Formats: sequence, structure tokens, C-alpha cells
Amino acid sequence: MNGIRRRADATENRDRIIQAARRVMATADELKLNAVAKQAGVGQGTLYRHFPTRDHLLAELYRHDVDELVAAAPTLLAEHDPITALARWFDRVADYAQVKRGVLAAVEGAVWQDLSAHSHGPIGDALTLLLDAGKADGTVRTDVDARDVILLIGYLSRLDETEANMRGRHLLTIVLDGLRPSQ
Amino acid sequence: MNGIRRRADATENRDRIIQAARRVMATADELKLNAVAKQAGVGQGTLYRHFPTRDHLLAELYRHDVDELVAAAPTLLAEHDPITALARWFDRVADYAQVKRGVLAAVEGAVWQDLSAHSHGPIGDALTLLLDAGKADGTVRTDVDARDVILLIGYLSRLDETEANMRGRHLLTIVLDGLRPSQ
DNA sequence: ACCTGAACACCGTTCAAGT
DNA sequence: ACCTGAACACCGTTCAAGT
Repeated sequence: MNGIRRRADATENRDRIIQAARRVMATADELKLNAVAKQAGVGQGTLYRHFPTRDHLLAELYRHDVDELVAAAPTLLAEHDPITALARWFDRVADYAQVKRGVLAAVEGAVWQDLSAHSHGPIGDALTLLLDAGKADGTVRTDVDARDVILLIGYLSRLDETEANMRGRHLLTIVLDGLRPSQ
Repeated sequence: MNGIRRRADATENRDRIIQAARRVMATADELKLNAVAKQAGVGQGTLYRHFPTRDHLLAELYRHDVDELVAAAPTLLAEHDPITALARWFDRVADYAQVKRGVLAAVEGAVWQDLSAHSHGPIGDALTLLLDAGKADGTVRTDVDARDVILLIGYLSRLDETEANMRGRHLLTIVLDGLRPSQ
């Protein structure tokens, strides 16, 4: 996937940064870049060379999870009718949001980036797939797009653990109802 | 309303801080506390004496607007059926969000504070009033509360001006539909 | 009782020097 | 070609000294 030629030490440093970042995120709920560099045993400049922005680092950290989320969309569509598939997909997002709060930030960040580049990004594509199926089906209103949904479920990243348990899934139900055609 | 005895210079400084803060917010889209102190011509410590946290300052800055929002709820209810009143109230929130992005931050912040104190805060009370009327009426689902709605409309604070114009009100419609009883 | 502003703490970011 | 880490910039926050 990543055919970039790199010096061996560069590749190793990159890996060490990623692992250090995971360690930092696991303990605290924040990601101080200098702390990551220190943990990784590299200079701060090296971190910036590999990940020019915090979002780049987050995106890499959660690429695996984001990939799973993306891959789930067509699978769910094959197994359920569109609106159910969408509901199930929301469930997965809620799962990630609960266990790894950072996924949401990465999702939002990634979508932002790609929207400005006039593409939709992987998460956006997955959502578009689900929404389009629902629109064709008549179970999803036709005047919504992926970005709308990303915005609506963005509250997930602002809930603490207790509140996520109390309200997270319930609110997704409300959003889902809002996405149905009026009347 | 504020019966606290203060020295004359203290009162004056407080006012100067508030006005300086408004000026700063008007020009930039951010609120650097040291910049406010400088603009106001007071020491940083003075700012902290009057407003221990950034939220305290924001709350004061937008108290007038928040009061208007709160006062609008019963008025709207007297003039319209509950679900329409709620829709109109949303419109007002959207107005504020568009013109003064800070109102939303203040609203969210204020609600947070007061929730933890087991009261609901003025905005929460206004929303509860609207929701209760709708529930009694059968036009609002019974399993939602003010905090749910605050979370759902929180995206408003994350839109830039262009996107606010494109999606702000539209998304409120979707939220409103989600708040209706299912089926 | 209140104010001032130097000083500290903290973090992100850059860049000259080194390998 | 890549790395290091001192250094800078920036902001929030505190507190000793002053009125």
C-alpha cells in the first residue's frame, strides 16, 4: 500500500512513533506530541517529518479501525435492508467511540481534509454507500449526504464514558429517525 | 440581579474587561485571555479575579443573548403549537450560532456546569419547557430530554460560516424529525 | 480589598548542526 | 536523506509586591 522508499532507520522511527503514540493514548486521554517523541526516543523534528500535523498521526493511529468501519458498510448492506444496515453501522461507530475515543476525532479530521479536496474520503464513501441504498429504497430521505451524518453523530466525541453509556446509542436512534423520509 | 458589593474600581474593571472581550471577539474568532486583559488595560490577575475560568467570561459575554433565548421559549409556546414552537426556537439558536459563534459555546458550557449541580440551567429549563409541551401534545417522543437536544444541535458550533449557511438549518430539520414520535 | 505585571509552566513548531 | 534537540513562540495561570 505504501510504496515509498525510505531509509531503514526512517521506517523504524516511524514505527516507534506510532507505537509510542498508542502507549501515550492508552494511559492518558490526550496526545502531547513532545511526549510522543520522547517516549519514542526520537527528536521532535523527526515526529514532524513523519507526521506534519496531529491529524496525520491520528489518522495513522486509527487507520486500521477506520478501514474496518469502511469495510463493514458493503458487508452490512449485503446482509440487511438499507435502513437496518445503517443502524448497524451506527452501532459500530458507537462501539469505537466508546472504546477508543480517538477514532471519532480521526474520522472527523479525515473527512474534513478530503472534503476540501472535493473527494469524500473513505468514511464518507462508506456512508454515501449506505445512504444511497436507503434513498433508492425509500427508507432514507433524499436530502441528506454523508457530511450531514458525520456532523449529526459528532456529539459522540464529546461524551465522557458515563454519558456515552447513558445516551450514546439512544441518540443514534434519534438521528436515524431523523434520516427517515418525513411523514 | 448582582447584589455583590464591590469597590468602584473593581466594578469599572469588570466592565472594561467585558467590553474588551467583545471587541476581541468581534475582530478575531478566538478569545485570548491575555489579549483581553491588555485591551482592557488591566493586569492578567485582575481578569482572573473577576472571571476564574474562560467559561465564566463567555457566560457573561452572552448572558444577554442567552436570556433572550430563554425568554423566547414561553412566548413561542403561547403563540404556536409545541412542535412549531420548538422549530422556531431552533431557528433562533441557528441565528445566534451564525452571528455569534460564541453563544453556542456559552450555552454548552453553562448547561454542563449546571447539569453537574443537578439543576438544568436556564437553557436546559427553556428546552425542557418546550419538550414537555410537545410530549403532552404527542408531537415529541417521550424518551428525550434537554441534554439530548443540546448534544444533537452541538454541531452548530463546529460549522464555519459557509457551511452554516448551507447545512445549519437543514440539519435542525433533521433533528426535529428525529424528535418526533417514531411512526 | 483590589490591582499590577513579571515570571513560570506548558506545548507546539522550527531549524542549524550533525551523521 | 534523515535525525537531534536546543531554542523560539505562544498562552494560560500564579503570586509577590504595591496601592
